[in-house]
Parts: sequence; C-alpha cells; structure tokens
Amino acid sequence: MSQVPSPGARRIPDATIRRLPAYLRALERSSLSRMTSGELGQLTGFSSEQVRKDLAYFGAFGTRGVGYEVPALAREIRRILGLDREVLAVLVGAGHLGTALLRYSQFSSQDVQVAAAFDVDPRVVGTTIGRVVVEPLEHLEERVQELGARIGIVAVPAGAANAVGERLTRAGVRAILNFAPVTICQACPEVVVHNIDLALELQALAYFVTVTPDKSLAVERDL
Amino acid sequence: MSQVPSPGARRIPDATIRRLPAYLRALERSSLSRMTSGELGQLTGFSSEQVRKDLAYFGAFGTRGVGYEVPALAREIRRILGLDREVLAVLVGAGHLGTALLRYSQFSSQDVQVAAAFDVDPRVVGTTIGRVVVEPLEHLEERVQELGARIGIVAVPAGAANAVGERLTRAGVRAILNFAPVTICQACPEVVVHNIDLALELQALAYFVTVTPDKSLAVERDL
DNA sequence: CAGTGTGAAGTAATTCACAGCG
DNA sequence: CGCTGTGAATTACTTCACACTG
Repeated sequence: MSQVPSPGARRIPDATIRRLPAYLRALERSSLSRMTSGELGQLTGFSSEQVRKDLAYFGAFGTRGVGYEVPALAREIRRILGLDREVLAVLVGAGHLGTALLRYSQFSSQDVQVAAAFDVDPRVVGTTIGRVVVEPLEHLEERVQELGARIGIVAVPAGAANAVGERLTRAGVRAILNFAPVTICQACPEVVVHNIDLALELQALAYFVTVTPDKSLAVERDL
Repeated sequence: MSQVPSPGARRIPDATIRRLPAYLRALERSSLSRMTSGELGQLTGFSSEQVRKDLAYFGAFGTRGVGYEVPALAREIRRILGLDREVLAVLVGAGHLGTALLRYSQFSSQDVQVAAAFDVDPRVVGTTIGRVVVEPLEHLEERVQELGARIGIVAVPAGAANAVGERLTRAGVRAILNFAPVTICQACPEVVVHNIDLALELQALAYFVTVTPDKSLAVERDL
C-alpha cells in the first residue's frame, strides 16, 4: 500500500520496514560478534523466519550454517533505512509532550537528530530544551529549508495540527510523525504521515482487558 | 493472531479493534445525528467498506439507505471496547514522558482513567501531576489490587521496564502500554503488551524520506 | 434508490518446509 | 551439520460487487 510497484526492485512490505529499527537496536546493543536469526528474533520478539525473510528482501547478508556478523548487519540495516547519512528532524510544539520528546535522549539519537523546535508561546520561545533552543513558529519554513530537514514531528494541539502539517510539507519535509489526535495532511500525497495517538492506544487496550477473561493466549504486539 | 478461535463467535481481526477507537472519536466529535460509512471513513481516513465490515463483526447497527445513528453507534462501540464500564490504569515512571502523559488530558479521559502513578525518585513522590499524586513504587501491587486497575503504563528507563512489567502483571494488570525501548513480559502469556517505541518510529520514517525521492504516492498510516 | 451488510475475490503478510551452502 | 535463503502453503486483511432493505 505504500510504495510504487516499480519494476525491477521487489516491493518491500511496510511491516518489514517497521521491524528493521528493532533489529538494528538489538544488534547495536549486543556484545556478540555473530548472531543467528533465532537469536535476533528472540531479542526483538519476532520469529526466526520473519527475521530471515525481512533481511532477504535486501540481499543475502548471512553465512549459512553460521548466522550474521553483527557489525556488518547493523551497517547494512543502517544503510537500508538511510541512517548512514545525517537525517534531520524538526519538532513543532514544545508543550508537555514536545518537551518530553526533546528531553528523551533516545529519541534524538545520532541516527535521527532533532535539530530545531518551534512553538507559538512567547514564554517558551528562547528556552533551551534538551539540545535545542525553541524558536518562534514563524521561523519554521526558513529553518527547515536552511537545515534541509526531511522529518517533522507534530506535537501541537489538535486544532493547530493540520496547518502545521501542511506548512512542514510545503517547507520540504517528506515524512511526519504526528502526535495530535486528528488526521493531518489528507491532501498531501507527497508526505508520509505516521500517527501515534496515545489516547486511542489506551482505548484499544480496554478491549483486551474485557475480552480476555479466560486464559486465552495473549500476545505481544508493536506500536 | 490475538484471540482464541473460540467456536460460535467469529474472531475479530486485531486491525479492526485498533480502528474502533478512531471511529468512536469521530462520532463523539461530530454534531451530526446520523452518519454514513463513507462520512465516517472520510473523518478517520479509512474506506467506507472497511468501516462497514469492522462494524458488521459486532452486529447490524446501521439502517439501509440511511446510515448510522451517531449516538447509538458511539454507545455500541463504547460497549464493544469495554468502555461502558470504568476502566482504570496506573502509570509507572513519572519522568519526562510519564509526566507529559499524566498532564495530557486526552490521555486520561473519562473512558480510561489513569488513577495512580508511581516512581522510585523520592523527589517526585508526593508531588501532584495532572490529577494524581505520585506514590512510591513499593505501593504498586497494593494499589493496583485496591483499585482493580487492569491496564498498566510503563514509562520507566529500559533497565527497569521488564521488572515493572512483571510486577504489574503479577498484581493483576491484564494489558500494558509499554514506552520503554525494550521487549517486556516475554514470559507473561496472560498479559497483552502494546509497545510505543518513539525512537524506532523516527528511524522507520528515515526510510521513507530516502526511498521516496520521486513522486511515488505516499500514504498516511497509523501508529 | 441510497447505503448497509456480506459472501467472494483479491492482496498482503506470516509460517512452513526444505534445498543449498559454508 | 546447522543455519540461511526462499518458493509454496497458509493465514490475515482489504476491496469488490451486489443482493437486500428501509
């Protein structure tokens, strides 16, 4: 549903792309020099076949009978995800959630750097949160272009989210992580939007606590 | 993958459950008294057939040729999700992220109430964040049982997350929303774990900004 | 006759099963 | 021999197409 079925290159399942960062993290944390698909699956919660199939979409990185070289595979995954180049993001909305994201060191890693933050509130503009100084919202377009930022993070109230999404898109952002509880950029086919909707997530969990009164085999699921 | 294939009741796709809260929100926000599946789909970003099929798993709530009664359908969905009863959650970890979640009013709605919060840091224990007073971590089991809380929210550092997850599970929680960047409760089949991993989400977006240099039709996707 | 409800068809993702290779 | 890589089988999910009904 996501990529053009361009001839030549096989289309990569979306689900595969979402698992790659988990594999990468497990590899980076490991002190082993080699790992089998079974071990990598164990660490990430996926089956060994799943791991092998995901990786096989991009090439043959393993050694039969042995497994995968940890540093080499990590490098490959970083390349596949585009993390071998610098990837810059900007965050809009330095409220409670935006502030928490900026302070969460894991979030702005060396892989994807949150390089600027914006807010409308003059009381937070100018303050330093994490590694960035909050700038006024008017600077958004100028700074996105200046930085060459390709990812936008929307952490503004619902009413402002769509306008912010469209401004980010027009400024050149190609992907948006949206925390606002509304659909944004419905009319922007050139940008990929992933939504993280915390309230919806909680409500979905309510279903599982009511519907699972017996010992039915419950399951771990991501995102 | 989620429910026991119990005879009689058709198994509900997991994807359906995750869309129901979005439908519910759209219905609750609307001032219309009736809505068609097309309108509801427009508001939530899904197709009309998808909406109809999702709802049809649980019964025939619409009127042919007309659509759905908004308040009645909202009530049905709330019942399906188990939101017609009080659903209580507890949050563990009142750091930056936990604090942001507690202050985010949408997160603790009348539907799912975050009724208690815990932390190890004596400096935050006793402070009021949002509507709750932060309690010492030792109170966790006692308070979960006392409240009858069935959902746990894990917002502690990676190193502490698995232990917290297991304590929540042993205390009686049936579902966990995990924000820690680690796999938790692998050995707890009786609890449903949903993971929200902010860093992985950003890394996955990196793929879409590199792989979409042409005007391939990009797509909005949830969670 | 407009829009629901639903089998059937189609598509996507996962799991199986095993050949192939180091 | 063990583990990878991969077609084939299976399962899950979505879209189509249309009968049905208020």
